[in-house]
Amino acid sequence: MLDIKLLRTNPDAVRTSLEKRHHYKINVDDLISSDVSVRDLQTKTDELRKKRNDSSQLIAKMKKEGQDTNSIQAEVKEIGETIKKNEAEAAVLEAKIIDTMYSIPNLVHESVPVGKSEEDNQEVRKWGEVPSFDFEVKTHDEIGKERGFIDFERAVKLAGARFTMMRGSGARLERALINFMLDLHTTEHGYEEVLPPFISNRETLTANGNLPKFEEDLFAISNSNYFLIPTAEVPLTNIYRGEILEKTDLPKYFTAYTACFRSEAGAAGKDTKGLIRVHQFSKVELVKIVEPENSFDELEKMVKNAEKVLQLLELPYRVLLLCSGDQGFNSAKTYDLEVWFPTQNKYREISSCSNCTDFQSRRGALRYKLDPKSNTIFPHTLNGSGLAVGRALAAILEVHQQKDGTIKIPKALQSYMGNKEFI
RNA sequence: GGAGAGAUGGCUGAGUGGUCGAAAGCACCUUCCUGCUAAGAAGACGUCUGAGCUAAAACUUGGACCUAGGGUUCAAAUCCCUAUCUCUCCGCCA
Repeated sequence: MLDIKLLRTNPDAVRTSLEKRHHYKINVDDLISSDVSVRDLQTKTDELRKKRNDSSQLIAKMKKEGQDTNSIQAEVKEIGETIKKNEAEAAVLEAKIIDTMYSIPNLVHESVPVGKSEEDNQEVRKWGEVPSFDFEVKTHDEIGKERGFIDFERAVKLAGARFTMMRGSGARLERALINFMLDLHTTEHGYEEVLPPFISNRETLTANGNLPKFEEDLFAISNSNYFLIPTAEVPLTNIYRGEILEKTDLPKYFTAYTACFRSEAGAAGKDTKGLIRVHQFSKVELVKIVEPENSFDELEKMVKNAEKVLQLLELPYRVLLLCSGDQGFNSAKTYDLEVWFPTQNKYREISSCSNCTDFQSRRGALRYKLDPKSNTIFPHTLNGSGLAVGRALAAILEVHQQKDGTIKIPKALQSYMGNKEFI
């Protein structure tokens, strides 16, 4: 959520940012006029409340002295009715304002290239050699089936389309990747490991920015008010929701493995084969809560942390700076990491690292203070995949496949795979 | 799932209709004092929000907030209803 004060003092900044994003139609003028009316109404209502409070005290005093209070009581009753009427009127306006405020995406940072679609994203750097093969390469789902690593058919029987089941060395490889990533981020990069609930409530999802706008992307649990989390970002950014931290508490670095659940509404026909787009996948997530002045430096560091995983897995990748039109709702600035898939002859997204500035902390009333007397400040939140495990596994199968059908295990992962060099 | 008890400021904890944004203690902060692994004195000390003033703060002033949402009343932390959460006992269970 943006600061409504920004809308009052500099509405053009909001308009410009919305234009850069292309996909959002918000009536800013309408919002501003609603805000003016609501404040007007509040001032009037506050004055009435003052009058009621004063009169009530007077009644108490008069009653003590045995005076008749009938007429003043009637008067206060009338004030009370007006207050109630004003409150109802204000509630309607406020609901409208909040509704609109919740649907305005974060401000686009000045360092983000302006563009319409993914074609306008900027390649920042590349790492690793794109491999060449002297045999016909197989897709990861072909390998998965042939080697018994992935049981697609029976997963469909158990759950449905877009579910997968890992088996044998495939299951172990997924577990190995999770452990490897968590160990790397906790021991080398300074993150605290967290194992959060895989289910969140409405408040948590609203603060993160998934609700109310993107409810159709979530799996809701029908007999409750719970949702399956689409990413560990949701619980991690909410750990301190509603709390006021001290400066010395920051920065916070969290990493968590969770399963992630996405309805993939609107993805019909896209990536229907393999592990690329499924309803449930494993991910190791990175989240930071930092002071505003550091947040863009922290974003660069987070991208490096995610890159390190790909480097140790010996997977060629590139880093993209997303353009304004391709960037997510919460984000002020986003880098995507894309890993090389030889059978598709292109790079595919495997991590997305974003600085959400104060957008989420404002929604979740997460604040901190420099000292006990200072004003409260909204910290900045960042999130990044470190990495999407299923996609990393798919990339390993494809990039490290051998002529004899085996898969070479990258050195960094071997100790997690029973010291095997090949599976 | 059944029965009961509870939810007050950073923490502990008073407060059963009016003078309560809320006693007291602890913690934090400032100042002073004594002195040395700490003690004492005084003051300040919540969040959100409207208006005024301001370059911006500070400040002044009003309102709201005692888990949340409704209700009763001239007036609610206090009475009523609902929800959520916590604790105890029973049941069930990895």
